[in-house]
Amino acid sequence: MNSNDLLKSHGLRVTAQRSLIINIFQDFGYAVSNKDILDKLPKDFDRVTLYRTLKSFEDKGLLHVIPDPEGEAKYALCNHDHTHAHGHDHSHAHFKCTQCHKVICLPDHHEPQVKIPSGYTLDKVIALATGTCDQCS
Amino acid sequence: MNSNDLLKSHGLRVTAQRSLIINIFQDFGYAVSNKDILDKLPKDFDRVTLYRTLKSFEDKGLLHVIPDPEGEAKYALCNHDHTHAHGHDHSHAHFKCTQCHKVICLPDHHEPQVKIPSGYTLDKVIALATGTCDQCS
DNA sequence: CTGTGTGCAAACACTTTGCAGGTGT
DNA sequence: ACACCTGCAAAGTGTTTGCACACAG
Repeated sequence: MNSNDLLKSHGLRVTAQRSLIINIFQDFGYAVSNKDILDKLPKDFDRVTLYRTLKSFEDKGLLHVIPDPEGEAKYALCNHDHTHAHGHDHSHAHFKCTQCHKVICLPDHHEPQVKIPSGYTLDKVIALATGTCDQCS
Repeated sequence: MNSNDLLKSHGLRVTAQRSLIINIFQDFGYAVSNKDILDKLPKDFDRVTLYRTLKSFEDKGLLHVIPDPEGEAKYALCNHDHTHAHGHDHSHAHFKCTQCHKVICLPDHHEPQVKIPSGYTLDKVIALATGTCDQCS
């Protein structure tokens, strides 16, 4: 989907800055940090706009945040259609390659499994796996 | 184990500030953020000392860091003996209760499982599960 | 036209660094 | 005695807020 349609379908206005940011996400193809994006943006791009843009993208479910144990949080576009009626909060797993440091979002059928003690109920699981990706092994 | 022995056994010097911080961790009994600790410390406690203390505790393996998707990173004492010869980096799962917001560190036999695509090799997995704990359900 | 988005400046919050003096072993 | 730890000040970095103007719908 192109950037304009992505924006419209999430109830966001189409502006040059937003399209730019979406294109950068798509070019990367994997999860990136705030800084990664800023580096690809024209050097006079306003930092505040980036903060606000990422926040509204997140609010509207256009992207999601991946916490990274050793490093800053990463953002990724939600291509896998999060429009289930019952909320956008299903389990998710991400994979970080220790060689190339890329973070990818694993497909939904690779949902993480965790056993929890009795008396507890499980809602969702967010997992970050590390290892070597197919390119680097 | 008392705070002094914990410090000594990790090659750290025993000081009033460090014992204080360890006691706070033990009082909480679950994973807490930098701010949680600071709030329990005397109001004139130096923030810089806390930063440095947490860092050296982490370096020495006395505590570990839990990334939190919605919130700041949390720290937890490593009671389950991380002194395997082959590094402290095994998989770990943590559980955050959506009611009371406590974060606990799940026992080692609850290691998270993730299936990864072929061509990839898996090193370790860090998982954060959310749901309801036994106290809140 | 109206509400949203942008850019700038400034405020704010968080973290790190340098250094002098204090403390544990 | 020596290395490590602490506290203060200051610098550095990252993030948020307020406001005036621009722009998409």
